[in-house]
Amino acid sequence: MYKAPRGTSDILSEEQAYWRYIEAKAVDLSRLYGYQRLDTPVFEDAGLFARSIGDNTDIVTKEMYTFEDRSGNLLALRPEGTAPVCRAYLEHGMSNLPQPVKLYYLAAIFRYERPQAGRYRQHYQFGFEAIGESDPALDAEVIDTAWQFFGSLGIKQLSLYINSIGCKGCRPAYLDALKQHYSTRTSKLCEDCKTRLGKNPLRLLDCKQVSCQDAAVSAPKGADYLCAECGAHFAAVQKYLHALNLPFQINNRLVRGLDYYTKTVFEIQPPGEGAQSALGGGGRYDDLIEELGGNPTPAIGFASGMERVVLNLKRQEVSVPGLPKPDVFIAYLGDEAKLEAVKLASDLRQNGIAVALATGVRSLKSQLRQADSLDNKQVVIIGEEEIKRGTVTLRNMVTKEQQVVSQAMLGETLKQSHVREKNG
RNA sequence: GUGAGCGUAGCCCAGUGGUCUAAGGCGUCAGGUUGUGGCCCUGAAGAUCGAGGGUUCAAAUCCCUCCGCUCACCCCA
Repeated sequence: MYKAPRGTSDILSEEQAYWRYIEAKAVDLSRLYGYQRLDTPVFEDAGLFARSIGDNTDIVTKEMYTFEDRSGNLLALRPEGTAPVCRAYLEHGMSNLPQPVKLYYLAAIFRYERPQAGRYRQHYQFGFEAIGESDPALDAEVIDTAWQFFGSLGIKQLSLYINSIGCKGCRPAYLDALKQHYSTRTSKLCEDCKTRLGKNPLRLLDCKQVSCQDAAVSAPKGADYLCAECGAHFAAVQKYLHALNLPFQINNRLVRGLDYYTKTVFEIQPPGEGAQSALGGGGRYDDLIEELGGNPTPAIGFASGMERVVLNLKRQEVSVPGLPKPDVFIAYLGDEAKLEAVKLASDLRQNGIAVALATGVRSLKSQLRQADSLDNKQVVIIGEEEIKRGTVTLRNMVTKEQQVVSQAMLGETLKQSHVREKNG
């Protein structure tokens, strides 16, 4: 038997209610904040990701699904959403549009990782990017958008962490200071951190090992190394966040895993522990567009993992709207009635009424059981008597009331009761 | 990539060497008379006990290998 590949899963109908709910909120939020949808290909030139995410990041070195197609092009399943959006921005000359250009996506993301709670090899992200504007008010707006997204979903007790990791001008000095600080106490560091020291010193700050945390407490703080511009930018972002009443906390150990981030970074976390805590995260990437061959263009974005959102909706027992059900179930008795039922079902459907039609040869009892298990509120019964008179029997499964309705009037009657149900 | 736990019908699971020709519950299907559901009752279908190898007179049960799932590390959404 074939199985879905490791780290992937089918989203079955019981789950779909959550997904539709999240998508609807995402689409509505995008409308409110002025984002247009952008769908990019599932695969891209592998180089796009190596260039943008960073050659030495885990994503590029060991997590990408890279493959050669039949003409020898080196492609990769997208391991994140921002780079493709930037590529599209450049490819379609969007720098000629009024800035910022605001785009959102709901897309599958692929990373070859060991699966665990909230982490998959194929997962979906809702993300949005605002490109072409450096105003710190935009940082605050993007953070607000992310915050409102979770708020509108009904997920509570979230934490919002922000930090500034500086720009290419001031960050090197900070990294040097960090390296210097840690290199005098390598004996106390865990093995992972020893390699991190050479590869990505920022990561040392959020290591969970006790001895490493001791070293982190006394480590130089990023805020002290920000240049005048980055410092002012960060201060302004906070000013706007205050104005928006967002309950943010500065976390000077907040570091993001992708190389392209500059200045503002932020993350939203659900309550409780659990390894994959981030529900979503984002930040500024002021150098990325230029790195991809465009003019210097500031930008900021955010992405959240849909599976983690679903997980948290379930944990917090948020009730989501159910999936649509048939408006009516049609049961029939005998071959002649079945023929009428088939025609009737088609007519009703063409009138916009969702119909579940009994199948096969079943007793009326069995058909009603089926209707009940499908949670149908209305059942049409058609048998010999009804055919003779050109009528149907309409049974309300909740009240058990039955009425005889002419076949011609059935559609209208059903629509009316549908409206009543909605209003009632 | 590292570590730990686990793999018995669609789902939840009992069974820890012979009584297993594998139990129960949910779900599915049928029936409980002639055209009426939800409760209840009866019955049926559904399992190469994750795969392969080994130990043994005998393996779902013990051992090995592999695969998969779950959780954690790493990393990230």
